[in-house]
Amino acid sequence: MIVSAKGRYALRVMIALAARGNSEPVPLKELSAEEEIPHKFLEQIMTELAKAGLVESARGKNGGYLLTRSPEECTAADILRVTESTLAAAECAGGGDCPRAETCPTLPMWRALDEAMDDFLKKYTLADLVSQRT
Amino acid sequence: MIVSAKGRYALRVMIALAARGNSEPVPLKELSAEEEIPHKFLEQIMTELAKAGLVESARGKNGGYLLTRSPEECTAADILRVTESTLAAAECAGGGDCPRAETCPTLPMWRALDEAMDDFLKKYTLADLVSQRT
DNA sequence: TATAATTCCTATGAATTTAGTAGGAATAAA
DNA sequence: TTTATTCCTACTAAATTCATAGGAATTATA
Repeated sequence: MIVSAKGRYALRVMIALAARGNSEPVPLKELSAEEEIPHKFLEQIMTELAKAGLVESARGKNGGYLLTRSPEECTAADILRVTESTLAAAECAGGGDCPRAETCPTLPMWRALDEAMDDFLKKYTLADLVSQRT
Repeated sequence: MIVSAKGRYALRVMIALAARGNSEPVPLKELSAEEEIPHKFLEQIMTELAKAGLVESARGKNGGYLLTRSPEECTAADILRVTESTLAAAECAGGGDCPRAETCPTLPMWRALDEAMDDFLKKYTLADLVSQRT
């Protein structure tokens, strides 16, 4: 966080997939057009989501992407953890590499914020988000 | 967020100032040495904090910086709002510039996350943070 | 078998942001 | 007048972000 364009795109695409039901693979071309996301950029994003196991791909003609889980079982946290290099509010919250870690008065706060954000994002499932669509 | 080095430095410096009491101006040189923050970089940060009214400066010999508020009345949110270009979790949460804003299924979530983060950061005062020091 | 539509793979690049660095002018105390 | 400080403006190296480019591999279908 700030969530990158990549993360925002990923979330939107996953919502779009969820909204389609999961009957047949949706080609990247359609997702790209609907959501107005650059085709080649979205390609990279889908690859990451596929590697993480959130979508599966069907290659060749009539190919495309499908969700691997039901929309009720996939949260915003799941998705953003894939695309964002870190969800940590502050760098220091994750790493043990800071020499000040032992005594830093701010570290507990960063850790707590991290947890609060993760808890927040876990509450939003794709099913919730699809129902927001108008 | 992710909070930049600038923001983390700013928070630490403000805690250091609070820990000193507020009897006489603390020169940047000392803050820089204590907190191991590059002198010239910290200079820029103090300028921003001063412009925002969180510290006041005394120029000339024996000069330095002082808090303008009591540590109980200055929160992490106050400080980070100054140094971070935005505290928004996602860009779109702030701006009215996104053409999708009207119907975007993710916008309400970003807005809510924003508010949750702000509420979280408002709970930490400098007084709280100073008491974390060991 | 040929064709068309798709994903997969690897590389490159422009713009922006971040985290500093540099030099000196202005100010004020002693 | 010296010394210690803040103030002001500009520059820069590195990393990150947001893509773009070209073609290879795969699969359905006519």
